Amino acid sequence: MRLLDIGEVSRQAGVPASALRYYEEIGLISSVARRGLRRQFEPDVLLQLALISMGKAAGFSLGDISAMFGRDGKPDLPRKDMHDRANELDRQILELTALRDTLRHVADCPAPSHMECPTFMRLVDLAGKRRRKGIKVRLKTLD
Amino acid sequence: MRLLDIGEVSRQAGVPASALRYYEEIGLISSVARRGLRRQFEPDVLLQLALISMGKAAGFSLGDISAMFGRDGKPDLPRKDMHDRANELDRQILELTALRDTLRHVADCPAPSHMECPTFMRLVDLAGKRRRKGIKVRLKTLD
DNA sequence: TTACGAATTGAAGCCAACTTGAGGTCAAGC
DNA sequence: GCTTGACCTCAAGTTGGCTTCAATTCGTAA
Repeated sequence: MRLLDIGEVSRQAGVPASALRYYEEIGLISSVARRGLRRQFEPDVLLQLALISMGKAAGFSLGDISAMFGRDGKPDLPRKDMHDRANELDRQILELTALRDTLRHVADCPAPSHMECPTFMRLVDLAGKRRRKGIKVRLKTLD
Repeated sequence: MRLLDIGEVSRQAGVPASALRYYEEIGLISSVARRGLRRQFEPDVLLQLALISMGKAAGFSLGDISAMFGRDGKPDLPRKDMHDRANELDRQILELTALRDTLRHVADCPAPSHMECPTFMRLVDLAGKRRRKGIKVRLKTLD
């Protein structure tokens, strides 16, 4: 059972066959044979698909991903770019944290309007500052 | 200087006027008057836009965001839903952290092919398991 | 008062990443 | 040998989040 046909890959990877065909079309993966009309894949493709899925979850475009782990799974992207991406992820994690805190606050805050709640305003303000770092910030202490 | 017209909002928030019109069209923000043809906004809209920007940076769709902080910037969602969101964010943060670590590893790993690096394989494997447990991450490339 | 620039509208366009549909092919099981 | 159903191709459609465009309307400065 050396090769997997597309249906099996689809089932095992949880990726629709149409998406697999699309990935092949754009050169992200490749099938190695046909059985009749059916594409046959090497089992390796499952790992590639895991990578692709990871990359997507991290916010990379398919183009980026194919630059990182090309058709043969070897990385093309310079290390620096990868570090940049990782740093961007750090930033993104901070955003998520701020949003989470804001959300929790919003859920619990007794103030009639959030616009009037200093805690809320502070959270939003901080988030805003992070996003446009480098821009001069004028914060009035609200609490 | 009670109301801001669209150009001023655009400048202050750093959001193109076309996007503001779009946001109004889909009910995410609203203008309160016109001066001639020009939309006039209450200054509050700047805060709403900060929230929207936060949500976007955190990977939420405009639909999600409008469910969180409706048209007037006041949350529409029941408290429980907000807490659920917050918890989901917590899991998402963990996942992003793992992805970041993987990426950093990829950038630094000396192995000729990632497929041959045990550390890498373990990370991918873990990520895959996490995702399969039902964690959905939908993030887009940041602006 | 006239020109200018900033805004208006609605429709169309754009990109990524797929999905859907119609019509065709084929390997395997009965 | 025929049916079945999984697959094929190619084109067109979809979604989200805008942008761009042409034609038009204003408010303001000169």
